[in-house]
Amino acid sequence: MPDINPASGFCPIEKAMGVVGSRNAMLTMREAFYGTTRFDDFTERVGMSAATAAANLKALTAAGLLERRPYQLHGARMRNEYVLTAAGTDLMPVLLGLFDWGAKHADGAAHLGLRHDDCGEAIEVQVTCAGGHRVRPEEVSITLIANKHKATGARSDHNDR
Amino acid sequence: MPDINPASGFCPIEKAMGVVGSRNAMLTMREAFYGTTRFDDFTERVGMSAATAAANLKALTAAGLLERRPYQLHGARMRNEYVLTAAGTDLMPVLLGLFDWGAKHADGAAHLGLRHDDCGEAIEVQVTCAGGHRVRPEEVSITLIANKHKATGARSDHNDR
DNA sequence: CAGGATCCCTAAGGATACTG
DNA sequence: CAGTATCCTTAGGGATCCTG
Repeated sequence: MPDINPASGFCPIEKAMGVVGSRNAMLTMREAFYGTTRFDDFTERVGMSAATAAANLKALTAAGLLERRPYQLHGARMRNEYVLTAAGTDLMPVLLGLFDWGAKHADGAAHLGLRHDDCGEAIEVQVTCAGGHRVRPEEVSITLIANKHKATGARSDHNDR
Repeated sequence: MPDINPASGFCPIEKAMGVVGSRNAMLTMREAFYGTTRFDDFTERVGMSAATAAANLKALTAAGLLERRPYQLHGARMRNEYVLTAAGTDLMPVLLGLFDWGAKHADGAAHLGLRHDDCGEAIEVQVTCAGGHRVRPEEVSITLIANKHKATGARSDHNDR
């Protein structure tokens, strides 16, 4: 039932939150990212009911983040697996960003870290620009990428982004 | 009412979602990031009721993402403003990641982009490691950062992260 | 194993009215 | 302006039972 919220407005953040804005949807994506593909595994590892798992997998598939792919194992019964699409993979920075934030600001609990397989170094999510500069919070402007005219940055007078 | 979910489990992502896992909480952080500080501005720009604004600002303040700061303008009445803390600012990669994702996978709507003030280049959120390498989805491992023993990466056998 | 159907509970959130 | 209080609706999600 958690269909993708069609009322998500203009702001891209709002749109994204309409898709993965619930705990279970986001954790489902986490699992997909970790390599989980089967229904029951999603259900158990996320810690959700089968009904919720079905609803979320359906919604995420409809939204194009997951792909439902039927397959058979040598004559066995048919099964479905859910795999990340390119759009789903694009969510990685968000997942890792949340991970980083949660790990850094954890309340005492033993916490987890992310490491790069190849070199063992800690993983971090960085904000950069195409020019290669590290970007700080104050240095960001919003630009309208329209068809007609390309508006310039508008930090003030921003109604209903 | 949306108090910070205390039942957020072990996984940092889950914890983070307990704090900014709702549309309005995330959009409130977006506004704070954009520079909004006053109650009514949050209310209008996020598009939420005053009650919801109060609840979210209170919860985010309690969670340490925002700081409530009373101030006076030359003899005028006392007011409160809500400003980002360091923990709130740490959420920037998540916000921008969501922004990027939403803008890239927008359904036709005219979309927005983010630019670096200094050089005008497009902003992107990158996943890197401390070694300076660009990290791809398959190259990530989870490590337990405990006090006792430092466990090694555990991609398999991951119950209840 | 992979769900669908039903029932019920709780949390998020809007609307409206009121206050320092 | 910056909220609080009350009421009500909806969506997320658990539990249980059932099916191909």
